[in-house]
Amino acid sequence: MADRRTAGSIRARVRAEITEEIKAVARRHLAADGANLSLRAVARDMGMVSSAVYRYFASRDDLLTALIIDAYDAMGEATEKADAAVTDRDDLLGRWLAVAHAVRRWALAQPYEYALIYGSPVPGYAAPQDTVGPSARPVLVMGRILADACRHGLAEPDPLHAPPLPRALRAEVTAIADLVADGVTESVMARGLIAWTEIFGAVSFEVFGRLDKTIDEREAWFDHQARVMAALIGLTTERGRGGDKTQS
Amino acid sequence: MADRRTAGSIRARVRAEITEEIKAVARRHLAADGANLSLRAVARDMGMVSSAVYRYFASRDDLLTALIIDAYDAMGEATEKADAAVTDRDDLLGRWLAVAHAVRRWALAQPYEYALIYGSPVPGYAAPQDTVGPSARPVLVMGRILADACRHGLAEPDPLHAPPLPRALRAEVTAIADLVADGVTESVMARGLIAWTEIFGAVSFEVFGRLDKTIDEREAWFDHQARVMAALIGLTTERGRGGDKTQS
DNA sequence: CAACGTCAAGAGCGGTGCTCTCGTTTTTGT
DNA sequence: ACAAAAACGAGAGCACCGCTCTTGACGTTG
Repeated sequence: MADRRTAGSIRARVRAEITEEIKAVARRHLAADGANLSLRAVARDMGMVSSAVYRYFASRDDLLTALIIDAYDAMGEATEKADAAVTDRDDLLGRWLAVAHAVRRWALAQPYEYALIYGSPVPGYAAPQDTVGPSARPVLVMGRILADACRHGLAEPDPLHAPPLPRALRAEVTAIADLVADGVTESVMARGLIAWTEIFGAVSFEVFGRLDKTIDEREAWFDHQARVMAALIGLTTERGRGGDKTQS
Repeated sequence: MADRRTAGSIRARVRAEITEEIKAVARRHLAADGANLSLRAVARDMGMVSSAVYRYFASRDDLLTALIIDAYDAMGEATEKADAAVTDRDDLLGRWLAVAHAVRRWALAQPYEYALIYGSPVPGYAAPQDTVGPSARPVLVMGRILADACRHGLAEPDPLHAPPLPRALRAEVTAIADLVADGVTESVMARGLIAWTEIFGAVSFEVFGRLDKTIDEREAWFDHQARVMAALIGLTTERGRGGDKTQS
């Protein structure tokens, strides 16, 4: 049935365009009024009656899911482009900083879409399987940086001499490494995950207003955090010059 | 007028009781149905009509704010108790781990209240001034640990040799230290804030389901993260034995 | 050309936050 | 002690919400 709809018929084309327009209007509403997206308001904005929207999305949650998938893809693309834009592929610190700043910039540019995918999950909503693919894209970018760092012999040994992981945990971390950063030891993978967690904690703090009367120099503060996390992983330029060619 | 209401009259007493009961019922609804707290449903549960609730809370947002303040206070008390329960006050690693695990435990026990205070802020809601006091309690606990660590000469030098903070940022970080961790250098304060950010990032990841098909050994993983962050700060027992007396 | 599938529209259901009015009860000031 | 004032619960009502169902018009396809 989906095949029929995506066929080349005129009707299918119009349908795809309207579907896309609904999402665009919904995104506008999201950016304006915050969450609590109203399907009726979206329909009104399009000159439609609310029930007509249900021809395109079975429910409000379905529309939300579509927006979530788009948001994941947009952030994934932002991080991938940021990584690809670093010409010196051996400047792993530069790549890490570029990706981290790309995450932050994307989140600040569309805070409500960021909240949709990294904030508190909406009450009854359970992420369907369609979201797992796009949601993995940013972490795959980090995985590639980690793998390249390991290939170049950076990232070892652990600069903080952290205690070894418990047995069961080692297996799980290794499994993650096999998925997103092939050939990376569990020590590096664990530090990468910690750095990843800190980056998203920092972005969430800033986007959700927890820095409000506390830190004004937000970009500098985020840059510092990203650099400390890079040091935790052991990232540096190949020649150890300590890159400062981050775009900001 | 608030003075009148909190006077010893019978009416004031019953008013306080009903106010507290409304909050309790609302908390139950929050735990059951997740967010999207319905004032009408709460009123129904209490055998009241919805308009009667407005005698006690001017709006749904006001009720939310009361719940938020209570949640901040509850988490603050949990962290304070966890810190106080460590008898060896020089076991700074143990105190840090106790506080970190207390944050996580509290968040997992009441995930929707955690989402209320550390998740994406609700759309039109702006945190009133009443929330800043209670919201500072947990970070004050960390501040005391940081200050004690500095007094004992731990926490310096920076084990990762992070680059120095930019001028403007140094002033802001120092200002934070003056508020929550008197006598702490900006290097230590910065590392403390980074550790704090990572801890809350980790808790948010777990509470919001981002570890779902990834990591099952959650307590062990969190403990590892907390220990790595402790190492970043430079925390250890006074005698450098590296405490492993965390409660778990 | 006729049958089918798709579409927008409208009415309607039960739910929501919130306001207003109306008696009743309790507190307060004299 | 008694009247004025304040607080209270109940109910009706407004505008909005997500969602369902039906109806009539339209394009597509056999």
